[in-house]
Amino acid sequence: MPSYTPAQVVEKTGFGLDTLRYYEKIGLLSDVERTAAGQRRYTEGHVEWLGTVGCLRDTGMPIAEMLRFAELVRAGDHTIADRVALLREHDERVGAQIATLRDRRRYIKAKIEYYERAR
Amino acid sequence: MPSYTPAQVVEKTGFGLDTLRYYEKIGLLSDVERTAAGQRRYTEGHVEWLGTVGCLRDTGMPIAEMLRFAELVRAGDHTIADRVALLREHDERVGAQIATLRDRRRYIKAKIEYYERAR
DNA sequence: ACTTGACCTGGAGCCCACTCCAGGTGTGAC
DNA sequence: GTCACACCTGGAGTGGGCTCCAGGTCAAGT
Repeated sequence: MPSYTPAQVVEKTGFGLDTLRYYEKIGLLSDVERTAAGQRRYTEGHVEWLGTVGCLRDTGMPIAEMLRFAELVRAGDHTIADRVALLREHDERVGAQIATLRDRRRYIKAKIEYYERAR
Repeated sequence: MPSYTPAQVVEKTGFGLDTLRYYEKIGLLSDVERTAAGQRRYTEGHVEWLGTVGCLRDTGMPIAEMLRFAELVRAGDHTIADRVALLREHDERVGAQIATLRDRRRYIKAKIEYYERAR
């Protein structure tokens, strides 16, 4: 099975080297194998998981919650309902976030128009 | 002209007392008058400005940029074009933010559906 | 006269999510 | 063999944005 060097994962995911190590240290990334010389080798699965992490992070999920999600994933298939619940809740928050953003945007646009008229 | 006590502004704006003082200290809130006893009294204008600040904050504008905006406002009417430019730029970022959020949301929904099928 | 409560100050502390650093090791190119 | 380079470790430091604290002042109510 193919594996990736740290640099390759940085390249593929956009996370920094330090961030990858940080995520591993806090338990957001687990089962990272090492070469005989002690260097990390990541799997396709890690890269995919980092895609999910990136998505959750970009949508404002705090690390603590991602950790809970990671634990559910590690705990096995019987946690799937919980994972769905967690994701649904998050999805709702994202929806609310988008709605708020749209609302605030109207305020900004109104402000811009006000200034344009005042110019 | 009517003025507001700190507690009233907290009530009206949702910002905390400490946050109001903090904003004043860093220059995001200026010309706050005091009573003889040294207590703050805010004007309608402050409350409105805090509405703008809240909007910009909620849409992710960093304090440093709000400060620049505040300085433009203080500098007078000849900065209106600059203010519009700043707001337009911000508005574009907010648009991009919404787009990203929507995109990530699709990923989350797909993940949920995947789990639902796997259940 | 006394208590309550809203307010004041300067400065320390906190949380989050990284990010950087010093000092060290192993691998490949020349 | 020596150089650069990618990587390793533990731990300290950073930046943003508040948030809290100790100790004090004043005004109003009882």
